[in-house]
Amino acid sequence: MPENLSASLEDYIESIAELTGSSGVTRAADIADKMGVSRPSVTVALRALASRGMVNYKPYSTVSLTDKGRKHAAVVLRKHRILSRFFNEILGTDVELADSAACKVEHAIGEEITDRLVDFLAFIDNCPMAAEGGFEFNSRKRQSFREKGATNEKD
Amino acid sequence: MPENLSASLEDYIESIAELTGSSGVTRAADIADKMGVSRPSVTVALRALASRGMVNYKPYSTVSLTDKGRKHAAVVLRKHRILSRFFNEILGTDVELADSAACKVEHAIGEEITDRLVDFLAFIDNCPMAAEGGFEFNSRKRQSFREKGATNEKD
DNA sequence: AAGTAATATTAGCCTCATCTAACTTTTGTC
DNA sequence: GACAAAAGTTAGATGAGGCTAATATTACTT
Repeated sequence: MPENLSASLEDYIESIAELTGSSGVTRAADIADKMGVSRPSVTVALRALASRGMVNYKPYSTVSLTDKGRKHAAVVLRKHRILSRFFNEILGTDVELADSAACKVEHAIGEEITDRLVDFLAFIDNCPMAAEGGFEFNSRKRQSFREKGATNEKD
Repeated sequence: MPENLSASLEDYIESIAELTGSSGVTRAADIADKMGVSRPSVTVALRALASRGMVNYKPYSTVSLTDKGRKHAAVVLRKHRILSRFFNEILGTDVELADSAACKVEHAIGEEITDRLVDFLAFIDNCPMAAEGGFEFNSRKRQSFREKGATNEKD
């Protein structure tokens, strides 16, 4: 029972977290549909997550996260959200690209980078200078730094 | 002969690019040493890269990049460098962490995100406001936005 | 309560990326 | 120029992650 999750297993636990709404429960078929993988792949992933104590799994039954699994999912989802916000709000990409890039990058950054990204976004949100005229790549103002002539030559 | 490179093959081509200095040539053993993998793994990777037209490879001989390989390496190295700078100069992590995070993230972002990151860094570099007192997470001034009270509560 | 539809698992196969051990080729040294 | 050392490759294994086809279980419907 190893402790660490591969990128793939992190994707599974993330999807499971999003699928278990009020009921706290989801099914293998829903996971397969959401992730675009086959049902047998889900079975294998579920066993791997169960062996790590991340999900409650019994064959032919519904699936739920354990406390440990919920905590792990929260870590991944936090990375996803901050990255998506950074790509969209700071870099000015559209929401879809921001989200799909976040999906990949979330498996590649650790806690320190994540924490600093969170601080950075909070700083921009609270920065009086960013709120005014001169520095407006503030929240929801897309592409603003690009419009200000960020590039050196062309334009 | 597929066209796309996996994260692993991108790492190989990146290392080869860094090892082929003035001579334009390197050896399998050097690649293995640099990357911390076994020599047979290098042989396999070299064959995969050769089949994609990225390296000049003959058994028992030296290795060099083709034009195509050099171009591909440049794309990856550009991502690496801009990410490393972002993590270090903007987020304020130490150089080692910035570099190791860049190593992983470089395989997860595409051209659009990279372009925007390049523009963003250029903007910060040229921003008069960032150069003065109020907004100094400018080049090489590490952790500056954190020192300014970026976090909301604690501190 | 029986039978069908839906859901899940097993079995068997594939690719990628890695490894160790054994073998081959090249290199360099006397 | 022969032979040992260094370098490279082949052979064979492993593990993760995915797939399809076939089988098993559960659930619904009448």
